[in-house]
Amino acid sequence: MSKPPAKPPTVPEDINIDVLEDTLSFYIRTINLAVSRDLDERLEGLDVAKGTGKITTLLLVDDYPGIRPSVIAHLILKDRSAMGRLIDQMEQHGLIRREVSPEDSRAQELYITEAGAALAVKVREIVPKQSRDFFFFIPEDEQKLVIDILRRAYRRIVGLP
Amino acid sequence: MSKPPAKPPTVPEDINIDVLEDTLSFYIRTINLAVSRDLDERLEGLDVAKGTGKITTLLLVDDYPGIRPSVIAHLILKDRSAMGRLIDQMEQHGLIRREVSPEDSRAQELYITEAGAALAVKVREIVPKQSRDFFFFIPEDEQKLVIDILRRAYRRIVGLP
DNA sequence: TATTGTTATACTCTATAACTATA
DNA sequence: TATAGTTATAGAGTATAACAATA
Repeated sequence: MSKPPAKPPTVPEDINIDVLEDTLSFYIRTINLAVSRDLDERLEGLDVAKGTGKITTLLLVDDYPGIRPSVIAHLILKDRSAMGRLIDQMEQHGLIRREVSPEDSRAQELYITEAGAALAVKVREIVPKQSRDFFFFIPEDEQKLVIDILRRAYRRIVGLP
Repeated sequence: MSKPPAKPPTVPEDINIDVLEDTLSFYIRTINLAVSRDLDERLEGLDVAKGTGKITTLLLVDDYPGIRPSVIAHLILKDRSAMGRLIDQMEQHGLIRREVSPEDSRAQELYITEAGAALAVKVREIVPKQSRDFFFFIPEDEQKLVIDILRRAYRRIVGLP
């Protein structure tokens, strides 16, 4: 995700997108493409670019040492197999490491590495800034409003109170 | 996209997602996963499931006979090569057909088929309903608010007035 | 018997670049 | 020289199901 959608051809100015005009899922899905591409550009070369989940995983492991993969998987809406590959990747990049849980030897505990912690510092700067920059044309109060509503949606989807 | 994220493990109720808590792009990207999976389930077997773009393409071709691929590509944030494959697929499914433009023989014009028009009827019912159902817990006035703001974002991104 | 995480596979989407044919 | 669309390819993400180890 990093290629802009090509230069504006002659798009009729009065084009109407039918029922999608009032469909929230359409805007979520379409804006997702644009914002994800932009984010990938900003993160270029940083080992957390591409796809959803690496950034959240890095921050959660940094904030909650020993957190379990299945907990993160749930919060980023991935299944365990996708989560496993995400962790493989991040481990290979030296960002996090796994340990077997002493309490339950089926389970794992995740810990941040020095490189991971350093990257987390960068990510905490870049990621919120990218979002603000990308949506700069939405006034701050409106942005806050949308965030509040979508936060509730997110928490409901993953079952947080 | 159709597999739910696995049953809630023991996720601490007070977990905090760091800077992402206030980052619009995070919510757009994460909710996109959930709503897209749900939409795919609702569209199962309908030839427009999976990925972004088929639905918009179908409706635009139905509404604007002779519309050109590059115009749609621009509106759905794809490049021409991705658009081409999308059209291949939809043509194979008998939903649309291509013609060479009489005015400019480099360009194509897209037209809906009978099957495509019939599917468009179904899609106009299912897609907005899926969105409303999925976000049922967001009060209508708030949903309207979010849609208005994201519509402006979308139009700005693709350069519509 | 249920759970945690792994592996394997097939499919799709994405990004890129090189190509043609027309203009 | 620029544009519309095509083709080819490499890389990632996604969905599934089957599996091992442990509880």
